[in-house]
Amino acid sequence: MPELPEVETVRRQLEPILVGRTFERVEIADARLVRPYDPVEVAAELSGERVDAVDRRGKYLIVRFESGRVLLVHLRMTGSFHSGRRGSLQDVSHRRAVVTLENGSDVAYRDVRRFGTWLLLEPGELEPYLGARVGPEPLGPRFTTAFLRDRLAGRAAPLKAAVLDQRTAAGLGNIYADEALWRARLDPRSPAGALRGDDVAALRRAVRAALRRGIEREGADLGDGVYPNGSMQDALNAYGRGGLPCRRCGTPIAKTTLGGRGTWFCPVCQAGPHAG
DNA sequence: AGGTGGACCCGAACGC
DNA sequence: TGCGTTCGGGTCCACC
Repeated sequence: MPELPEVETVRRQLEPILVGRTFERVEIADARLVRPYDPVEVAAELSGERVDAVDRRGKYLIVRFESGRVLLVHLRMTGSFHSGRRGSLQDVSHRRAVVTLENGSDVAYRDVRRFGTWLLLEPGELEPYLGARVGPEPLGPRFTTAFLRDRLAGRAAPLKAAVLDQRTAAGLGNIYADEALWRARLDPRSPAGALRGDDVAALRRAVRAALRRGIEREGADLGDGVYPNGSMQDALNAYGRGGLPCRRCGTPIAKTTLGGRGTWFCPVCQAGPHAG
């Protein structure tokens, strides 16, 4: 569920809490979080590290240490961070790790479904790791129409599946993919390679607009309380709106499954790719 | 190689 | 009411 806008929201919250702080002590309560590595060893390696920056690439959070090491965090479905004064987070359910900072704060990591991961990388390991997994930032200068056209050309997979590939649009997930395709008036079922030039340009603009909107609204709180300030759930046009009227043409939003994921779209006004 | 589907998890939502 | 079943979602991996 956390996609680029939600992860960016988390990043903005963590940045002032972590930058300049030292990890005094780390407790990893769930071995899954750091596997295949030993949680006790990883915790020991992390203690003493001082945070230089908190960055984001796609859905990855990047905690950069002054040593040049990096803690790469992926929240997957249900990962979240909570901070407070030392010892104040004892009763957080599904708590998988706690970082005690040198300034008397605790930062707790919670993850109900235990899909999230923490990966400690040595200097120089981050770029190849990310390079193999994520493409350009959709809100950055490298996410051009030409790039997107090359990524989609010749592909027979449904457009929805193609745009969910993190090497095509880093950080785009199920919610914002549906929102972007709705904005671009493109049929998520159509072959990705069928897009014309105008469609690709419209898709690029729609992806960027959908993600920007999500960031502005501090992500979507889908009833899980994980993004309590998020309000994107109230501004969705397609995702999760099966049977409700399309906000553009009034036709009931349809639901199908593409690329193994629930997909919502307007069967009338998302009729592209457009011939002619 | 591109494309597809299962595994990993667990709580919520659903069906009887 | 209470139990059992289904669902979903990001990424990796096996298989076609």
